[in-house]
Amino acid sequence: MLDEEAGKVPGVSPLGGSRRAARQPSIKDIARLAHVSHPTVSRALQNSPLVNSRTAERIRKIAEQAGYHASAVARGLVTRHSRTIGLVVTTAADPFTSEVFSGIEQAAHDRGYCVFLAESNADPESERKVVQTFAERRVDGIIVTSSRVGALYLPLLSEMMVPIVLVNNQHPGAFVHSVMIRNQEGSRAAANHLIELGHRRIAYLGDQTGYQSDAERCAGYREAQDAAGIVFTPELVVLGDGKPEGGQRAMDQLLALPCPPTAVCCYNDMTALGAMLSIRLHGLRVPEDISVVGFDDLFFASYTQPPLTTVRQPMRRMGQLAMESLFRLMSGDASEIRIKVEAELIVRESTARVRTG
Amino acid sequence: MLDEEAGKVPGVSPLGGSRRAARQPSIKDIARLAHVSHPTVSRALQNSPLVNSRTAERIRKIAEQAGYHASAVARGLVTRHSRTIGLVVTTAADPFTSEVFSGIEQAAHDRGYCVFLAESNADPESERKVVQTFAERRVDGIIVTSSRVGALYLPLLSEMMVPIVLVNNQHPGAFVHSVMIRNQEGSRAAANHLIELGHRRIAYLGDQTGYQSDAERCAGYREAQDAAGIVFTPELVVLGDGKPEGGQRAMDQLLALPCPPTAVCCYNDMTALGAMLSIRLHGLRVPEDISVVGFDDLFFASYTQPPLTTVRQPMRRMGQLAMESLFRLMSGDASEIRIKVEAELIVRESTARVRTG
DNA sequence: TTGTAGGCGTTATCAT
DNA sequence: ATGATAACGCCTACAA
Repeated sequence: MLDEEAGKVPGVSPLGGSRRAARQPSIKDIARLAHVSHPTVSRALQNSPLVNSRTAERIRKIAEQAGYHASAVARGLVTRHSRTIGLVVTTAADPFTSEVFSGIEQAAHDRGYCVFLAESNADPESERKVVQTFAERRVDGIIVTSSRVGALYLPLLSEMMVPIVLVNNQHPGAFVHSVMIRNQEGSRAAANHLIELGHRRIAYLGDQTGYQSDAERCAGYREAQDAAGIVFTPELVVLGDGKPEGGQRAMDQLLALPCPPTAVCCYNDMTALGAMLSIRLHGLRVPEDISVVGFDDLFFASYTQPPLTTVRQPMRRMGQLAMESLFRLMSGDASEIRIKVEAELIVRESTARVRTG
Repeated sequence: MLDEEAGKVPGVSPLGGSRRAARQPSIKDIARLAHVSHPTVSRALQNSPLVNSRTAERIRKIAEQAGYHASAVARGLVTRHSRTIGLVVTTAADPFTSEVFSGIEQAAHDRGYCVFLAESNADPESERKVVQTFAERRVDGIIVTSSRVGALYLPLLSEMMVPIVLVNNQHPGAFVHSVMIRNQEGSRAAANHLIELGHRRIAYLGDQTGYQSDAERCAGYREAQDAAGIVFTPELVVLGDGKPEGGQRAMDQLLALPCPPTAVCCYNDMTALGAMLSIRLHGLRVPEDISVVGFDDLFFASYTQPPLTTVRQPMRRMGQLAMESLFRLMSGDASEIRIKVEAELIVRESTARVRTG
């Protein structure tokens, strides 16, 4: 034993020779340089009160000079948590998703956590792989946002035994913890706004069926009309895909109707973008001929022509809330978290009083 | 020794009792269940030919049932690589950045890599922390995109001894590997397009100074004018901030000029969004009164009113290229990588022949 | 074809 | 205040 130690004294190629690619220095390298044991180095670097403050300072300086960075992977092995969370999204290339991510990342970063961001592309097989990967990486928690994932990988997810928070997801009922926007109230406010402007023939341009947010927003739209005594017209509800292309196609359908609507509630701002293009291409004007309302209040909503009336979701805030909820759960709090955030109607210039006559 | 082993025979609380929170099963748990040694389990799960295929199959089934997921953190400790890369961005809530990310993520995912996405918020201290974090997490490589980071954390970065690839970054000269758009050529094409439409008084609405992409795009703008014999007018070059707000303010400046431009080259599409709003608010029309060109071809460029003429960057592709380059470097290839991708002028309806008289 | 024995770089638990 | 020692869960020799 003593012989082994002797073989490692400084000067005898402390990093194990030079034929291999240079390694990052380990805690033992620092210990050797500082002539202390590695636990002492560990303590010094964690500002433990159990070390002499002078030696602690000396060790820190040496570690700094050596460019030492404690390995989070080794630490994770013993502490059994990785200070890492996984975020599953359908696609990151989406203004809503990336705002939510930004909120999550900030909250995570503030507490020393790192975020794995993975796309599922709405493909079940890919989703399975993502969750599997997160399981292997031993993430401490998972956030899923804007996914249509339902029962698909729910069992896998629960088997991981880490807390999961959903943001605006389908079937949150099956999971325990979620952050959701008040879809129905927001959509109702939008429809009410149109009704107050005198509109009676209002369309709903939705997302694909089976998506819970879409169902709720459609419900809000219907609720407002019911309250105003407007009879529901099934042909005024059409389906898009949550993107401009789908919005454009669906609006084309509406404009092909014998009696087109005078106003449209869109599932989201992306859809509204396409709807407005369709309206222009048909030689009509927004809002003079048709009023348009979006949902989300993405960054471009103030810059469309005309600026888009929409229902604001506090996206970054929702991301932060999701992350903070996850912290609560990760620290052992077992209580159910179901946060509902308020949606706010933002009136701009894409809505106007209905044309009389 | 034998006593210790004897103490671990099945039936004697294999997971170490039930008073602690349930642990994820380890490779030893599976070995015990399958009545084999843990290396055999390891081999079976890696489809090693060194195991009897029947026992391998049996082991896999048991592992599956037990919900076993090999710990990537333990594996990383011994293999010395984490199959993880770090991506540093200024902010993720940006259409350019999120498209690039999407390309990176796909390429990474295809090869079993996970991506840490971290925001620097253009704050030097935050940038330092991000890199430090990546160092601790032992990422196998780093990609930095659209950051203004210069010499600030370069030393830290190089000390990590992992390959780094820059995407459209400032000062790529200091680093070895990069994926860049041909800024100057793209911008020159945009300016030429305006010149061909008869414009002589063309403005450049840039980003903040000191940003390399901005300098190159401005150079392309000047080059085209020089070639056309148009004398450079300093007051026609104004500064934005890469976002709509800055574009709007800068366009206000241009319109306050005694003799405003008849066309504007914008640093990017976000800037163009603000410029077009400013033009509208001044009671002018695009392109009848002023032609506008953007840069990037973000998703909304086809949906602005009028649709935006712009210079396309293949953003996802650039992300993929960056990731593939990183793979090359991570596998030991030491050759310098400097990829230049072509920019493509996309003519839509925000540009028109200059008004005669 | 399988099992045994080390070691990866930390933290935690004992001693001293 | 510090040091020795043992995990953590996996992989990779090497031995059988």
